[in-house]
Amino acid sequence: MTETDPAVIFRIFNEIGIIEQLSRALLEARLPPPLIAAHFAVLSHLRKGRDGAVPIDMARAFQVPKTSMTHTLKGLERHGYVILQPNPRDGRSKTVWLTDKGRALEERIMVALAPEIAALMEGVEVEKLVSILPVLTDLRVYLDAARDAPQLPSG
Amino acid sequence: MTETDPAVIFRIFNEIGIIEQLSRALLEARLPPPLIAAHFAVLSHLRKGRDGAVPIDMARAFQVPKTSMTHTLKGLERHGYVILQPNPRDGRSKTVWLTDKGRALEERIMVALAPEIAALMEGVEVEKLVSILPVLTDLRVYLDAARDAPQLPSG
DNA sequence: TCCATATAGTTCGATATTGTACTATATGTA
DNA sequence: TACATATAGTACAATATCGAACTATATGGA
Repeated sequence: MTETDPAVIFRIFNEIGIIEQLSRALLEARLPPPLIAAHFAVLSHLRKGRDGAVPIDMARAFQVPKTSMTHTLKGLERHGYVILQPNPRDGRSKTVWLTDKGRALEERIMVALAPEIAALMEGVEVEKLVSILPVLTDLRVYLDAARDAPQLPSG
Repeated sequence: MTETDPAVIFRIFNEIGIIEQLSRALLEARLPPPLIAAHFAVLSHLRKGRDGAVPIDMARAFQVPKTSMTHTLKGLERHGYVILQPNPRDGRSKTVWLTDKGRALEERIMVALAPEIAALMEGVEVEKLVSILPVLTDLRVYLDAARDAPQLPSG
């Protein structure tokens, strides 16, 4: 019988926005300047069995414009954390590879983050936290689909 | 008996980051250029019974540096959506007020957003969505507290 | 094969974000 | 009251973000 107040939706997005900012700040405090979260996201992606990924695919995975990805990769490359190579399967594109330095950095950061994660898992109720993951995923999938479906679904 | 995999925590932050980007893009598509989400956040805050708010308080509420708030307010002021006045209670600070134009814009955006919210509430399971709000709040509170408590709590 | 169209990446320019340093005002204490 | 310290806001500079326009390559159909 209870109608859900649309304001609840706004509050959810609000909390999500603030959590994003706080967690990003927390991560960036562990990164060697001038690296930021965008750089770490790439290193982490490549480490998760995706070494050799194509820039446009990473841009889509992170939901950022390809120009932003170009900029991020240029920064990582300049500091020797990744190298870009031609994509043998598509002359328009490239592939991105971790250097030893890049791999070492990613591992070092994960080690530095481990106690933070452990503390978090003591500070909040972990079961509840874990339980929201599928809901977040549903929400993300919905928003992703709604992105290019402007108003009415075609008939 | 089951140990929670720390990777779950990373995936939660990952989803949150993507949802933040998607929802921001969705909002900004409804804003008259050159306004962005940061501007709307201020208008919305002032409309929620906080007209006359002090810039530093909004910076804290949104977890952004005060220099960012200065910049955002300058943009809103330039386009006539807010006016800044001296704070009679503190000569160092100011108060921020919606103009009629600013109030009208905020209302217009909320109206434009209503069908988006309605569609979302049909596209995802609303009870589940509502149920994650308190968990998100707990997480936000934890991260906020952890922000300035570097390593060990001073036993 | 030829060509229209699509796609990957870059360049460029406008604006956003944020740390540092500064000014002005407030506050607490001797 | 006087002064040390804290706080609100701004100016500036470095970098990030991102849309528009461009180049190069790929793809699909006549």
